[in-house]
Amino acid sequence: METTSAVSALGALAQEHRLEIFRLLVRTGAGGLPVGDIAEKLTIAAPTLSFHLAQLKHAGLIHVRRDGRSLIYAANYDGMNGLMEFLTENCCREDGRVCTVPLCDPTEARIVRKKPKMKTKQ
Amino acid sequence: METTSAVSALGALAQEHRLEIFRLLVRTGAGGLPVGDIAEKLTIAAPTLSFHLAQLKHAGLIHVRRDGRSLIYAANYDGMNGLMEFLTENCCREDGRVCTVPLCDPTEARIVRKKPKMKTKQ
DNA sequence: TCCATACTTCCATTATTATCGAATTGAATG
DNA sequence: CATTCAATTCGATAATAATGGAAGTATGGA
Repeated sequence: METTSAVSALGALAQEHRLEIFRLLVRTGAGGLPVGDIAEKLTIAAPTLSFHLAQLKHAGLIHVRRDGRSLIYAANYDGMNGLMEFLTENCCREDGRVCTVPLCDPTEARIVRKKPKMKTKQ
Repeated sequence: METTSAVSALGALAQEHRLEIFRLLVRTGAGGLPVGDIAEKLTIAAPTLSFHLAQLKHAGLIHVRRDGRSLIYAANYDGMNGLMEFLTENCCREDGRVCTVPLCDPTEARIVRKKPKMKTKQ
């Protein structure tokens, strides 16, 4: 992930409604939710919700699939992990620093940890 | 950290210049940098930079101290950690999920890990 | 094929954000 | 206390984002 896509992911999350939507989807898991359910749970007008979902999708934080008449939106955990990795990558770069990168996998319940190379200088 | 302050922290980082500024300060460490150095390294006009620094400060991601004529800005690692915690807290909530929270400490070079309670169901 | 459902796109309005020249504040120094 | 240096605040302009009513598109069923 480079700066540009980090900015767009951060921008996507930097809005009350969208952060709520994203958190709801993350909590909901891989199964996802149809737009109508999201609208109902968060009481957001349909066009507004559609707009925000498009933003989140464009930022790579969620994805859609169709199920009959419904469009089912679900969190994209890879997208989220990418962002976390980017932020922590830029933390802890200089000597004498240590940082774990959180990687979440809702389906397999495992920890994957990159960058375990801790050069504990200082 | 609640939603409101998460939104403001995410919003603060969701801008090319500010993300660059923040990354620069994170890389620089607790010592920080005077505004002039930041302006020079990133080639941002003084009033614009001042505006962005105020945003980051307001979001709790950086802090200032004065040294003579210069104002020295430095990353606030607690602020960053808080945001990471918030994001990962909302990830991995349902059963069958595991997630580490990254906490960075540039001065002491240690790993602090909250929420190691992995209920590996499923 | 006609209708209802489930969303999205269009469009206009309003609100917020970014940018930088010019003026200002605050601290050090002769 | 006048001057310089470092950075901020002011103010005007331009750009971007959020919102929701009305109209449009795709799907499934009578």
